[in-house]
Amino acid sequence: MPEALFRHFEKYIRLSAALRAELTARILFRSFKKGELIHHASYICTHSYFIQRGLVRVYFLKDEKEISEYFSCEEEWVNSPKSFIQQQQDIYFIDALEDTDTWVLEVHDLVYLFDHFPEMERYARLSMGTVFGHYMERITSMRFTTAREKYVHFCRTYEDIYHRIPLGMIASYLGITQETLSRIRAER
Amino acid sequence: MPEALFRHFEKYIRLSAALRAELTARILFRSFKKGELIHHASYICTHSYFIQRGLVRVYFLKDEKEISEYFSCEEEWVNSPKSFIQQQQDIYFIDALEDTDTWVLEVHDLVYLFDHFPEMERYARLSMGTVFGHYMERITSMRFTTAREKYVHFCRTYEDIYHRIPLGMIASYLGITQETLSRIRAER
DNA sequence: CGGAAGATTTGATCTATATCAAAAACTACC
DNA sequence: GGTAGTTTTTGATATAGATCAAATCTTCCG
Repeated sequence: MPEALFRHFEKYIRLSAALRAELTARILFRSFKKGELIHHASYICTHSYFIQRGLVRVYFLKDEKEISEYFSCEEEWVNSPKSFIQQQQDIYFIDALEDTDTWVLEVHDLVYLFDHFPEMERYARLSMGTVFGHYMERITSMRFTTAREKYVHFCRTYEDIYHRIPLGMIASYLGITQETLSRIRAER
Repeated sequence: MPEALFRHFEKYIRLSAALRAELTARILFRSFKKGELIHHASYICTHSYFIQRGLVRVYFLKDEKEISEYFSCEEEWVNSPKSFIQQQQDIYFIDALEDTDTWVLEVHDLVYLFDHFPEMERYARLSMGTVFGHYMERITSMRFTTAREKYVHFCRTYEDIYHRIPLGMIASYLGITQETLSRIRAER
């Protein structure tokens, strides 16, 4: 039973027994091992993953290199946003940085829930607001001029997970080289 | 009658006569002259503006300077997002870069509409998806390494409005100096 | 229409960070 | 538990773009 997921929903809406039952019927549990690929960019993203335990990375390739787009951890949904919403291909890969347990919902099940439970629409609107906040924060951080400012802001924003992410992935997230980030960390 | 606004809604949902009437009753028309301030950061943002004609800038102050956050034009809603959604202060100012005509909705009227018209929830969810796309695009663009790449991407993304925005404001949007942007423009 | 304020361009340095290269420190798996 | 592979650190240079300064070019209002 996806208790953690129910608790997450109830931050935004009251879950009726009927909705609870439909969710339970349509959601699947799935685990990923550290390093395992969750979504490959050559496919359309048809599943959304609610992370119960673990840490994942959304990234894309530029000049053969993996560039981190963002990181998601416990109590968050992760998918390839544009691909999932518009059901078209996009550039993002998703992999697990730690052993990760998820609850998985297929896009057509989600559509069914939207069509039959108006409160799901409200949930989506409100929780999107939260995600929105993250994006604004991200944009803010990107405009910090110096590499040090960016890194300090990153550590403040991801206080709970920054020490679980390899240095090189943080560097690509911040748009700086790993050498520079290493030097920044060294000085203190 | 806010015909342009109705058309916008109908991209996402069918507007019932009842919802149409409520919208009409609650929305106000307001014009702003070029250079006029639409929202000041010292206030909580209680209104959302649907732009019928014109161009506005959302910006904030850093070290006395105005930094452009983004630009909005025809057929888009503009407000100070976090301030409007969470009804708390935030750093953003909004002003008109051209003479601008808007339809204005107060936050408590919007809440009323959400509470009485479930299709408004759906509208919000779907249209937020669009805005989301813009943000993703924005983040992508910010990670382009060179100033030239950023500018080229900006021109492609804002093809219809980039020539309506002063150079200095574009530079601050891109996080580069106006001297650098001027030099980039010169070479061709 | 003319002049002042603002916006853009041009020029001459300076510096933070990229790049290239190699050593050192981890990690993990057979 | 040792060794191959990965990740991080350290070092030496190169460079894009910042900064400072001043000259033009626009705009707009009295």
